[in-house]
Amino acid sequence: MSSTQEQQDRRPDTRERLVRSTQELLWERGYVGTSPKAILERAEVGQGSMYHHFAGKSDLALAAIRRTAEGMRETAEQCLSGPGTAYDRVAAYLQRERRVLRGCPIGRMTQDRDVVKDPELRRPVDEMFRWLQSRITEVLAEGQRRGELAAGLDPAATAAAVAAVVQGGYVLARAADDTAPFDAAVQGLLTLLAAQATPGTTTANDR
Amino acid sequence: MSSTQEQQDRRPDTRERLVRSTQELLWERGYVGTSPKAILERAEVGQGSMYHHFAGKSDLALAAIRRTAEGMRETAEQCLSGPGTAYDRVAAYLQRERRVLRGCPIGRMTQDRDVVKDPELRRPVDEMFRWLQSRITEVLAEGQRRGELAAGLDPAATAAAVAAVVQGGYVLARAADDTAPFDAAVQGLLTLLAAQATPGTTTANDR
DNA sequence: GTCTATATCCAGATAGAC
DNA sequence: GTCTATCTGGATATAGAC
Repeated sequence: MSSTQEQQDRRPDTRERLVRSTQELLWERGYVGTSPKAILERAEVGQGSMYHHFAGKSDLALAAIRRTAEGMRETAEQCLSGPGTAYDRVAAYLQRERRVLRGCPIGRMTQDRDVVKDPELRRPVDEMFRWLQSRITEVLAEGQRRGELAAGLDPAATAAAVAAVVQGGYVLARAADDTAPFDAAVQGLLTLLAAQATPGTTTANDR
Repeated sequence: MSSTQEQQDRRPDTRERLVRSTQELLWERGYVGTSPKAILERAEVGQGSMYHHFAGKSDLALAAIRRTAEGMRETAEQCLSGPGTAYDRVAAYLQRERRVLRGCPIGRMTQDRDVVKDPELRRPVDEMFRWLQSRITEVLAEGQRRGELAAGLDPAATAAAVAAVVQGGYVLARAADDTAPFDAAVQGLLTLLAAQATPGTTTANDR
Protein backbone atom coordinates (compact mmCIF):
# COMPACT_ATOMS: atom_id res chain seq x y z
CA MET A 1 0.00 0.00 0.00
CA SER A 2 2.08 2.86 -1.21
CA SER A 3 -0.75 5.35 -1.34
CA THR A 4 -1.53 7.53 1.62
CA GLN A 5 -5.03 8.02 0.34
CA GLU A 6 -5.61 4.30 0.29
CA GLN A 7 -4.55 3.90 3.87
CA GLN A 8 -7.32 6.30 4.70
CA ASP A 9 -9.65 3.96 2.80
CA ARG A 10 -10.31 6.37 -0.04
CA ARG A 11 -10.01 6.01 -3.78
CA PRO A 12 -6.47 4.96 -4.67
CA ASP A 13 -4.53 7.74 -6.29
CA THR A 14 -4.15 8.08 -10.01
CA ARG A 15 -0.80 6.41 -10.28
CA GLU A 16 -1.97 3.44 -8.27
CA ARG A 17 -5.13 3.06 -10.31
CA LEU A 18 -3.08 3.02 -13.49
CA VAL A 19 -0.79 0.30 -12.21
CA ARG A 20 -3.66 -1.90 -11.11
CA SER A 21 -5.56 -1.50 -14.36
CA THR A 22 -2.44 -2.44 -16.23
CA GLN A 23 -1.94 -5.52 -14.07
CA GLU A 24 -5.45 -6.68 -14.88
CA LEU A 25 -5.18 -6.00 -18.57
CA LEU A 26 -1.79 -7.63 -18.95
CA TRP A 27 -3.23 -10.71 -17.31
CA GLU A 28 -6.30 -10.76 -19.53
CA ARG A 29 -4.85 -9.68 -22.84
CA GLY A 30 -1.07 -9.79 -22.63
CA TYR A 31 1.27 -6.97 -23.54
CA VAL A 32 0.59 -6.66 -27.26
CA GLY A 33 -3.13 -6.91 -26.62
CA THR A 34 -3.16 -4.11 -24.06
CA SER A 35 -3.53 -0.56 -25.32
CA PRO A 36 -2.86 2.62 -23.37
CA LYS A 37 -6.41 3.63 -24.14
CA ALA A 38 -7.85 0.50 -22.54
CA ILE A 39 -5.70 1.10 -19.48
CA LEU A 40 -6.80 4.64 -18.87
CA GLU A 41 -10.43 3.80 -19.51
CA ARG A 42 -10.35 1.04 -16.92
CA ALA A 43 -8.50 3.28 -14.49
CA GLU A 44 -11.00 6.07 -15.16
CA VAL A 45 -8.13 8.41 -15.70
CA GLY A 46 -7.43 10.89 -18.46
CA GLN A 47 -4.75 10.43 -21.07
CA GLY A 48 -2.78 13.40 -19.84
CA SER A 49 -2.49 11.89 -16.37
CA MET A 50 -1.16 8.68 -17.73
CA TYR A 51 1.64 10.29 -19.70
CA HIS A 52 2.39 12.52 -16.75
CA HIS A 53 3.02 9.59 -14.38
CA PHE A 54 4.56 7.18 -16.86
CA ALA A 55 6.78 7.56 -19.88
CA GLY A 56 4.58 5.25 -21.94
CA LYS A 57 3.17 1.80 -22.30
CA SER A 58 6.32 -0.13 -21.52
CA ASP A 59 7.10 1.97 -18.48
CA LEU A 60 3.64 1.31 -17.11
CA ALA A 61 3.93 -2.37 -17.92
CA LEU A 62 7.19 -2.55 -16.03
CA ALA A 63 5.56 -1.18 -12.88
CA ALA A 64 2.64 -3.56 -13.28
CA ILE A 65 4.76 -6.65 -13.88
CA ARG A 66 6.93 -5.87 -10.87
CA ARG A 67 3.88 -5.52 -8.71
CA THR A 68 2.33 -8.75 -9.92
CA ALA A 69 5.57 -10.69 -9.51
CA GLU A 70 5.88 -9.42 -5.96
CA GLY A 71 2.36 -10.61 -5.18
CA MET A 72 2.99 -14.04 -6.61
CA ARG A 73 6.14 -14.38 -4.62
CA GLU A 74 4.32 -13.63 -1.39
CA THR A 75 1.58 -16.12 -2.18
CA ALA A 76 4.05 -18.86 -3.02
CA GLU A 77 6.12 -18.14 0.06
CA GLN A 78 3.08 -18.60 2.26
CA CYS A 79 2.53 -22.10 0.90
CA LEU A 80 6.18 -23.10 0.91
CA SER A 81 6.90 -21.85 4.42
CA GLY A 82 3.78 -23.47 5.83
CA PRO A 83 3.60 -26.38 8.30
CA GLY A 84 4.29 -30.02 7.58
CA THR A 85 6.86 -32.01 5.71
CA ALA A 86 8.64 -30.92 2.54
CA TYR A 87 6.12 -32.95 0.58
CA ASP A 88 3.26 -31.22 2.35
CA ARG A 89 4.62 -27.78 1.58
CA VAL A 90 5.21 -28.53 -2.08
CA ALA A 91 1.74 -30.05 -2.23
CA ALA A 92 0.33 -26.92 -0.62
CA TYR A 93 1.97 -24.83 -3.33
CA LEU A 94 0.77 -27.07 -6.14
CA GLN A 95 -2.76 -27.36 -4.81
CA ARG A 96 -3.32 -23.84 -3.64
CA GLU A 97 -6.44 -22.20 -4.95
CA ARG A 98 -5.98 -20.77 -8.41
CA ARG A 99 -8.16 -19.35 -11.10
CA VAL A 100 -6.70 -21.86 -13.46
CA LEU A 101 -8.52 -20.84 -16.63
CA ARG A 102 -7.17 -17.32 -16.34
CA GLY A 103 -3.64 -18.62 -16.54
CA CYS A 104 -0.59 -17.33 -14.71
CA PRO A 105 -0.19 -13.56 -14.92
CA ILE A 106 3.57 -13.86 -14.86
CA GLY A 107 3.93 -16.98 -16.98
CA ARG A 108 1.81 -15.33 -19.62
CA MET A 109 4.39 -12.62 -20.08
CA THR A 110 6.87 -15.17 -21.41
CA GLN A 111 4.65 -15.67 -24.45
CA ASP A 112 4.83 -12.03 -25.32
CA ARG A 113 7.57 -11.18 -27.72
CA ASP A 114 7.86 -7.54 -26.73
CA VAL A 115 8.30 -8.53 -23.09
CA VAL A 116 10.86 -11.29 -23.57
CA LYS A 117 12.80 -9.20 -26.05
CA ASP A 118 13.12 -6.28 -23.65
CA PRO A 119 15.63 -7.08 -20.88
CA GLU A 120 14.00 -4.63 -18.50
CA LEU A 121 10.55 -6.12 -18.90
CA ARG A 122 11.81 -9.68 -18.79
CA ARG A 123 13.85 -9.19 -15.64
CA PRO A 124 11.06 -9.26 -13.04
CA VAL A 125 9.62 -12.33 -14.74
CA ASP A 126 12.98 -14.03 -14.75
CA GLU A 127 13.63 -13.14 -11.12
CA MET A 128 10.26 -14.43 -10.01
CA PHE A 129 10.74 -17.86 -11.58
CA ARG A 130 14.34 -18.02 -10.45
CA TRP A 131 13.31 -17.30 -6.89
CA LEU A 132 10.46 -19.81 -7.06
CA GLN A 133 12.64 -22.64 -8.25
CA SER A 134 15.36 -21.96 -5.72
CA ARG A 135 12.82 -21.72 -2.92
CA ILE A 136 11.29 -25.08 -3.85
CA THR A 137 14.79 -26.50 -4.14
CA GLU A 138 15.47 -25.38 -0.56
CA VAL A 139 12.30 -27.00 0.70
CA LEU A 140 13.13 -30.29 -0.99
CA ALA A 141 16.74 -30.25 0.16
CA GLU A 142 15.60 -29.59 3.70
CA GLY A 143 13.26 -32.56 3.40
CA GLN A 144 16.18 -34.71 2.41
CA ARG A 145 18.29 -33.56 5.34
CA ARG A 146 15.41 -34.39 7.65
CA GLY A 147 15.15 -37.84 6.14
CA GLU A 148 11.68 -37.22 4.75
CA LEU A 149 12.72 -37.60 1.13
CA ALA A 150 14.96 -40.11 -0.62
CA ALA A 151 18.61 -39.04 -0.78
CA GLY A 152 18.70 -39.88 -4.49
CA LEU A 153 16.28 -37.10 -5.37
CA ASP A 154 17.77 -34.11 -7.21
CA PRO A 155 16.23 -31.09 -5.47
CA ALA A 156 16.91 -28.56 -8.23
CA ALA A 157 15.65 -30.73 -11.08
CA THR A 158 12.60 -31.73 -9.09
CA ALA A 159 11.90 -28.10 -8.25
CA ALA A 160 12.04 -27.21 -11.94
CA ALA A 161 9.56 -30.00 -12.65
CA VAL A 162 7.23 -28.67 -9.96
CA ALA A 163 7.30 -25.15 -11.35
CA ALA A 164 6.90 -26.48 -14.89
CA VAL A 165 3.89 -28.61 -14.03
CA VAL A 166 2.06 -25.56 -12.75
CA GLN A 167 2.87 -23.45 -15.80
CA GLY A 168 2.14 -26.29 -18.19
CA GLY A 169 -1.02 -27.17 -16.33
CA TYR A 170 -2.34 -23.72 -17.11
CA VAL A 171 -1.62 -24.28 -20.79
CA LEU A 172 -3.38 -27.64 -20.91
CA ALA A 173 -6.36 -26.31 -18.99
CA ARG A 174 -6.79 -23.31 -21.22
CA ALA A 175 -6.54 -25.49 -24.31
CA ALA A 176 -9.31 -27.69 -22.96
CA ASP A 177 -11.28 -24.83 -21.45
CA ASP A 178 -11.44 -27.06 -18.40
CA THR A 179 -9.44 -27.14 -15.18
CA ALA A 180 -9.23 -30.95 -15.17
CA PRO A 181 -5.89 -31.28 -16.99
CA PHE A 182 -4.29 -28.90 -14.49
CA ASP A 183 -5.49 -30.97 -11.57
CA ALA A 184 -4.46 -34.19 -13.27
CA ALA A 185 -0.94 -32.94 -13.94
CA VAL A 186 -0.54 -31.79 -10.34
CA GLN A 187 -1.83 -35.10 -9.06
CA GLY A 188 0.43 -37.02 -11.40
CA LEU A 189 3.51 -35.21 -10.16
CA LEU A 190 2.52 -35.46 -6.51
CA THR A 191 2.01 -39.20 -6.79
CA LEU A 192 5.48 -39.57 -8.26
CA LEU A 193 6.92 -37.37 -5.55
CA ALA A 194 5.13 -39.26 -2.80
CA ALA A 195 7.00 -42.38 -3.88
CA GLN A 196 10.20 -40.59 -2.86
CA ALA A 197 8.96 -39.91 0.66
CA THR A 198 9.98 -41.97 3.61
CA PRO A 199 6.94 -43.93 4.84
CA GLY A 200 5.28 -42.24 7.75
CA THR A 201 6.52 -38.76 6.93
CA THR A 202 4.01 -37.92 4.23
CA THR A 203 0.41 -37.03 4.42
CA ALA A 204 -1.56 -39.74 2.65
CA ASN A 205 -2.05 -39.06 -1.01
CA ASP A 206 -5.76 -38.45 -1.49
CA ARG A 207 -6.25 -40.27 -4.74
CA MET B 1 1.94 -31.59 -49.79
CA SER B 2 -1.31 -30.35 -51.17
CA SER B 3 0.22 -28.29 -53.92
CA THR B 4 0.84 -29.80 -57.30
CA GLN B 5 3.40 -27.12 -58.02
CA GLU B 6 5.35 -28.08 -54.95
CA GLN B 7 5.52 -31.70 -55.96
CA GLN B 8 7.23 -30.49 -59.09
CA ASP B 9 9.69 -28.73 -56.82
CA ARG B 10 8.59 -25.22 -57.76
CA ARG B 11 7.49 -22.28 -55.70
CA PRO B 12 4.57 -23.29 -53.51
CA ASP B 13 1.33 -21.77 -54.67
CA THR B 14 -0.11 -18.65 -53.19
CA ARG B 15 -2.47 -20.31 -50.78
CA GLU B 16 0.27 -22.52 -49.45
CA ARG B 17 2.65 -19.61 -49.00
CA LEU B 18 0.03 -17.74 -47.04
CA VAL B 19 -0.56 -20.65 -44.69
CA ARG B 20 3.13 -21.14 -44.03
CA SER B 21 3.78 -17.47 -43.40
CA THR B 22 0.91 -17.44 -40.97
CA GLN B 23 2.26 -20.49 -39.17
CA GLU B 24 5.59 -18.76 -38.70
CA LEU B 25 4.11 -15.49 -37.57
CA LEU B 26 1.68 -17.07 -35.14
CA TRP B 27 4.61 -18.89 -33.60
CA GLU B 28 6.74 -15.77 -33.36
CA ARG B 29 4.15 -13.17 -32.43
CA GLY B 30 0.93 -14.92 -31.50
CA TYR B 31 -2.48 -14.16 -32.89
CA VAL B 32 -2.97 -10.59 -31.69
CA GLY B 33 0.56 -9.73 -32.68
CA THR B 34 0.15 -10.98 -36.22
CA SER B 35 -1.29 -8.60 -38.80
CA PRO B 36 -2.62 -9.49 -42.23
CA LYS B 37 -0.12 -7.07 -43.65
CA ALA B 38 2.82 -8.89 -42.06
CA ILE B 39 1.51 -12.18 -43.39
CA LEU B 40 1.25 -11.10 -46.98
CA GLU B 41 4.60 -9.36 -46.90
CA ARG B 42 6.28 -12.51 -45.66
CA ALA B 43 4.42 -14.60 -48.21
CA GLU B 44 5.34 -12.12 -50.91
CA VAL B 45 1.75 -12.03 -51.97
CA GLY B 46 -0.60 -9.15 -52.67
CA GLN B 47 -3.45 -8.16 -50.42
CA GLY B 48 -6.04 -9.07 -53.01
CA SER B 49 -4.78 -12.65 -53.19
CA MET B 50 -5.04 -13.06 -49.50
CA TYR B 51 -8.65 -12.00 -49.29
CA HIS B 52 -9.39 -14.11 -52.33
CA HIS B 53 -8.16 -17.32 -50.70
CA PHE B 54 -9.22 -16.61 -47.15
CA ALA B 55 -12.13 -14.81 -45.58
CA GLY B 56 -9.85 -12.88 -43.24
CA LYS B 57 -7.32 -13.11 -40.47
CA SER B 58 -9.10 -15.68 -38.35
CA ASP B 59 -9.81 -17.92 -41.33
CA LEU B 60 -6.17 -17.90 -42.25
CA ALA B 61 -5.16 -18.52 -38.66
CA LEU B 62 -7.47 -21.52 -38.52
CA ALA B 63 -5.75 -23.10 -41.50
CA ALA B 64 -2.33 -22.36 -40.03
CA ILE B 65 -3.14 -23.70 -36.57
CA ARG B 66 -4.57 -26.91 -38.03
CA ARG B 67 -1.47 -27.43 -40.09
CA THR B 68 0.86 -26.82 -37.16
CA ALA B 69 -1.13 -29.10 -34.86
CA GLU B 70 -0.98 -31.87 -37.44
CA GLY B 71 2.79 -31.51 -37.68
CA MET B 72 3.24 -31.64 -33.93
CA ARG B 73 1.11 -34.71 -33.74
CA GLU B 74 3.24 -36.52 -36.28
CA THR B 75 6.44 -35.56 -34.50
CA ALA B 76 5.12 -36.72 -31.15
CA GLU B 77 3.83 -39.96 -32.60
CA GLN B 78 7.25 -40.78 -33.98
CA CYS B 79 8.78 -40.54 -30.50
CA LEU B 80 5.97 -42.31 -28.71
CA SER B 81 5.75 -45.21 -31.14
CA GLY B 82 9.49 -45.73 -31.21
CA PRO B 83 11.43 -48.70 -29.87
CA GLY B 84 12.11 -49.57 -26.24
CA THR B 85 10.14 -49.61 -23.04
CA ALA B 86 7.34 -47.25 -22.11
CA TYR B 87 9.86 -45.22 -20.14
CA ASP B 88 12.14 -45.05 -23.15
CA ARG B 89 9.38 -43.80 -25.40
CA VAL B 90 8.22 -41.15 -22.98
CA ALA B 91 11.83 -40.12 -22.50
CA ALA B 92 12.23 -39.93 -26.26
CA TYR B 93 9.27 -37.58 -26.43
CA LEU B 94 10.50 -35.43 -23.55
CA GLN B 95 14.05 -35.25 -24.81
CA ARG B 96 13.46 -34.87 -28.50
CA GLU B 97 15.20 -31.97 -30.13
CA ARG B 98 13.32 -28.72 -29.67
CA ARG B 99 13.97 -25.09 -30.28
CA VAL B 100 13.08 -24.45 -26.68
CA LEU B 101 13.47 -20.68 -26.61
CA ARG B 102 10.94 -20.30 -29.40
CA GLY B 103 8.31 -21.97 -27.30
CA CYS B 104 5.60 -24.34 -28.43
CA PRO B 105 3.69 -23.09 -31.47
CA ILE B 106 0.51 -24.75 -30.27
CA GLY B 107 0.87 -24.08 -26.56
CA ARG B 108 1.40 -20.43 -27.34
CA MET B 109 -2.06 -20.19 -28.79
CA THR B 110 -3.57 -20.87 -25.38
CA GLN B 111 -2.21 -17.55 -24.18
CA ASP B 112 -4.06 -15.69 -26.85
CA ARG B 113 -7.43 -14.47 -25.80
CA ASP B 114 -8.87 -14.23 -29.29
CA VAL B 115 -7.92 -17.85 -29.95
CA VAL B 116 -9.19 -19.37 -26.72
CA LYS B 117 -12.38 -17.36 -26.90
CA ASP B 118 -13.21 -18.58 -30.40
CA PRO B 119 -14.38 -22.21 -30.34
CA GLU B 120 -13.29 -22.82 -33.90
CA LEU B 121 -9.76 -21.57 -33.32
CA ARG B 122 -9.43 -23.32 -29.99
CA ARG B 123 -10.60 -26.69 -31.29
CA PRO B 124 -7.44 -27.81 -33.11
CA VAL B 125 -5.39 -26.77 -30.09
CA ASP B 126 -7.69 -28.67 -27.76
CA GLU B 127 -7.66 -31.75 -29.97
CA MET B 128 -3.90 -31.78 -30.22
CA PHE B 129 -3.36 -31.72 -26.47
CA ARG B 130 -6.17 -34.19 -25.90
CA TRP B 131 -4.63 -36.60 -28.37
CA LEU B 132 -1.17 -36.13 -26.87
CA GLN B 133 -2.28 -36.90 -23.35
CA SER B 134 -4.29 -39.94 -24.37
CA ARG B 135 -1.42 -41.24 -26.47
CA ILE B 136 1.03 -40.92 -23.58
CA THR B 137 -1.57 -42.54 -21.33
CA GLU B 138 -1.70 -45.50 -23.70
CA VAL B 139 2.06 -45.86 -23.70
CA LEU B 140 2.21 -45.82 -19.91
CA ALA B 141 -0.70 -48.23 -19.53
CA GLU B 142 0.96 -50.59 -21.96
CA GLY B 143 4.14 -50.38 -19.90
CA GLN B 144 2.16 -51.37 -16.85
CA ARG B 145 0.60 -54.36 -18.62
CA ARG B 146 4.04 -55.47 -19.66
CA GLY B 147 5.25 -55.22 -16.11
CA GLU B 148 7.71 -52.43 -16.91
CA LEU B 149 6.03 -49.86 -14.69
CA ALA B 150 4.61 -50.08 -11.19
CA ALA B 151 0.94 -51.02 -11.10
CA GLY B 152 0.21 -48.16 -8.71
CA LEU B 153 1.02 -45.51 -11.32
CA ASP B 154 -1.96 -43.57 -12.67
CA PRO B 155 -1.35 -43.46 -16.43
CA ALA B 156 -3.67 -40.54 -17.19
CA ALA B 157 -2.43 -38.30 -14.38
CA THR B 158 1.17 -39.12 -15.18
CA ALA B 159 0.56 -38.37 -18.86
CA ALA B 160 -0.87 -34.98 -17.95
CA ALA B 161 2.24 -34.29 -15.88
CA VAL B 162 4.46 -35.24 -18.81
CA ALA B 163 2.63 -32.91 -21.19
CA ALA B 164 2.60 -30.15 -18.58
CA VAL B 165 6.32 -30.38 -17.90
CA VAL B 166 7.04 -29.77 -21.56
CA GLN B 167 4.70 -26.79 -21.81
CA GLY B 168 5.85 -25.37 -18.49
CA GLY B 169 9.47 -26.00 -19.39
CA TYR B 170 9.05 -23.68 -22.33
CA VAL B 171 7.69 -21.00 -20.04
CA LEU B 172 10.56 -21.28 -17.55
CA ALA B 173 13.14 -21.31 -20.32
CA ARG B 174 11.74 -18.24 -22.01
CA ALA B 175 11.59 -16.41 -18.71
CA ALA B 176 15.25 -17.17 -18.13
CA ASP B 177 16.22 -16.74 -21.79
CA ASP B 178 18.05 -20.02 -21.25
CA THR B 179 17.16 -23.60 -22.09
CA ALA B 180 18.52 -24.94 -18.78
CA PRO B 181 15.23 -24.84 -16.83
CA PHE B 182 13.51 -26.82 -19.57
CA ASP B 183 16.14 -29.53 -19.41
CA ALA B 184 16.09 -29.53 -15.62
CA ALA B 185 12.32 -29.95 -15.49
CA VAL B 186 12.44 -32.82 -17.97
CA GLN B 187 15.24 -34.48 -16.05
CA GLY B 188 13.39 -34.01 -12.78
CA LEU B 189 10.29 -35.70 -14.08
CA LEU B 190 12.19 -38.53 -15.74
CA THR B 191 14.05 -39.29 -12.55
CA LEU B 192 10.78 -39.54 -10.68
CA LEU B 193 9.32 -41.72 -13.40
CA ALA B 194 12.37 -44.00 -13.46
CA ALA B 195 11.68 -44.82 -9.84
CA GLN B 196 8.41 -46.40 -11.00
CA ALA B 197 10.13 -48.68 -13.46
CA THR B 198 10.81 -52.31 -12.77
CA PRO B 199 14.59 -52.80 -12.42
CA GLY B 200 16.13 -54.05 -15.61
CA THR B 201 13.42 -52.72 -17.91
CA THR B 202 14.59 -49.13 -18.07
CA THR B 203 17.45 -47.53 -19.83
CA ALA B 204 19.78 -46.09 -17.20
CA ASN B 205 19.04 -42.53 -16.29
CA ASP B 206 21.95 -40.46 -17.53
CA ARG B 207 22.29 -38.08 -14.67
C1' DG C 1 -1.50 17.20 -12.46
C1' DT C 2 -5.05 16.92 -15.66
C1' DC C 3 -7.46 18.17 -19.87
C1' DT C 4 -8.39 18.37 -24.97
C1' DA C 5 -6.59 18.64 -29.57
C1' DT C 6 -3.85 16.90 -32.91
C1' DA C 7 -0.67 13.81 -35.49
C1' DT C 8 1.18 9.58 -37.55
C1' DC C 9 0.93 5.14 -38.50
C1' DC C 10 -1.06 0.55 -38.66
C1' DA C 11 -5.00 -2.93 -38.42
C1' DG C 12 -8.30 -5.07 -40.93
C1' DA C 13 -11.19 -5.08 -44.48
C1' DT C 14 -14.02 -3.73 -48.92
C1' DA C 15 -14.44 -2.25 -53.92
C1' DG C 16 -13.79 -2.63 -58.27
C1' DA C 17 -10.41 -2.54 -62.16
C1' DC C 18 -7.51 -5.71 -64.79
C1' DG D 1 -6.73 -14.72 -59.25
C1' DT D 2 -4.29 -10.65 -58.46
C1' DC D 3 -3.79 -5.63 -58.23
C1' DT D 4 -4.43 -0.86 -56.38
C1' DA D 5 -7.36 2.43 -54.13
C1' DT D 6 -9.96 3.57 -50.40
C1' DC D 7 -12.21 3.42 -45.78
C1' DT D 8 -12.98 3.29 -40.68
C1' DG D 9 -11.11 2.92 -36.60
C1' DG D 10 -7.54 2.14 -33.10
C1' DA D 11 -2.60 2.39 -31.27
C1' DT D 12 0.60 5.39 -29.35
C1' DA D 13 2.24 9.48 -28.55
C1' DT D 14 3.07 14.84 -28.44
C1' DA D 15 1.52 19.78 -27.65
C1' DG D 16 -0.01 23.09 -25.19
C1' DA D 17 -3.98 25.13 -22.60
C1' DC D 18 -5.93 25.16 -17.93
